Amino acid sequence: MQCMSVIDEKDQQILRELARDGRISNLDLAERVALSPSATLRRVQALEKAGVIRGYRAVLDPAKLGIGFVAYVTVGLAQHTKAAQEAFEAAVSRAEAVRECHNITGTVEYLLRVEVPDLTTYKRVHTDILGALPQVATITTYVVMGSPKDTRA
Amino acid sequence: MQCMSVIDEKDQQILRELARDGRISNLDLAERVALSPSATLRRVQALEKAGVIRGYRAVLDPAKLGIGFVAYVTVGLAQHTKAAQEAFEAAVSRAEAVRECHNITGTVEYLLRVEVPDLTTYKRVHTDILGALPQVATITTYVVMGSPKDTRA
DNA sequence: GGTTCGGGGCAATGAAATTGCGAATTGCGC
DNA sequence: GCGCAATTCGCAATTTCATTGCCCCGAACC
Repeated sequence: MQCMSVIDEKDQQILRELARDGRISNLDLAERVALSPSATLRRVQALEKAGVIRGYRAVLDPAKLGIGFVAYVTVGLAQHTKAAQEAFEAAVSRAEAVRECHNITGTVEYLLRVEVPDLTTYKRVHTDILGALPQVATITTYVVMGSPKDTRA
Repeated sequence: MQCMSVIDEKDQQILRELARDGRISNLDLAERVALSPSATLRRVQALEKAGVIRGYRAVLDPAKLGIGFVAYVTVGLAQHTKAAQEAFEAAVSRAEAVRECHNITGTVEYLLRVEVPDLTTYKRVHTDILGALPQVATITTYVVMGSPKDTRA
């Protein structure tokens, strides 16, 4: 017995279409992958239940929402204890402006993506949020001037 | 005449809900924002037409798709000419594994997000794609060990 | 060769999206 | 404060879509 762990070519097609347009109707999706609507829907539901599809998101235009400043920020911690990491991650998860927080290898521990309306707001994030944490040792800001490619947005 | 440039509180609510669940039914969305379904739908359509909502995406689980290796990679160019930048950007736009490419300030020009099945595949990207470009001077890899927060995925 | 299991298509049913229309609200000039 | 105009709302009708039960087909296995 093969318990729904194989993602075949049709599933790949479905996932590709849904990654491109998460709101495509089941009818259109069925036509694109050359299956009947019912078979398509059952596959989509299976992929959702299996956790391959985690969810759906609307992609918003940052500029039209007043987001004029995007930066990647590396953060180094003073101590490498579990407690320090958890405290930092908790603080970051509360900060609306921090959209991503990645734990990376290298000379620093974290890479953040910060989105704010302007430089003034960024200064507040930099100083009041990141700088206020006792476990933070280094903060380096890389301002995003443009994103020639961004398939996740 | 007010030409759909104001995003009021209701729109904000709608956008927040759609960013959270891009496939919420219009009926449920209407209930959440306390509007009638028709009014809600018209607002959503207006936001789409205005480009505030760029589209919708299914969020996939990388691990379940065989993506076991994610890294951020900084790339420095040898020359800072427009031609060199364009050549580099063209190359990354062709590379499936490069999901994001950001033009940043600092000691290097680019920050990439690379997603591949494993380290072996990454080596190919690193050597054959990035390393093969004549205009690339430096490549630094930061392996992602985890993402405590990622509201874009 | 028969049987069982996984997956597909068809068709009916119920639910949701969509649109026209009249009412209500808001903004603005007087 | 008042009235006009431009939006925006809610209701209801219509169309479209998602969903499910049922049967069929093909492959793997006895």
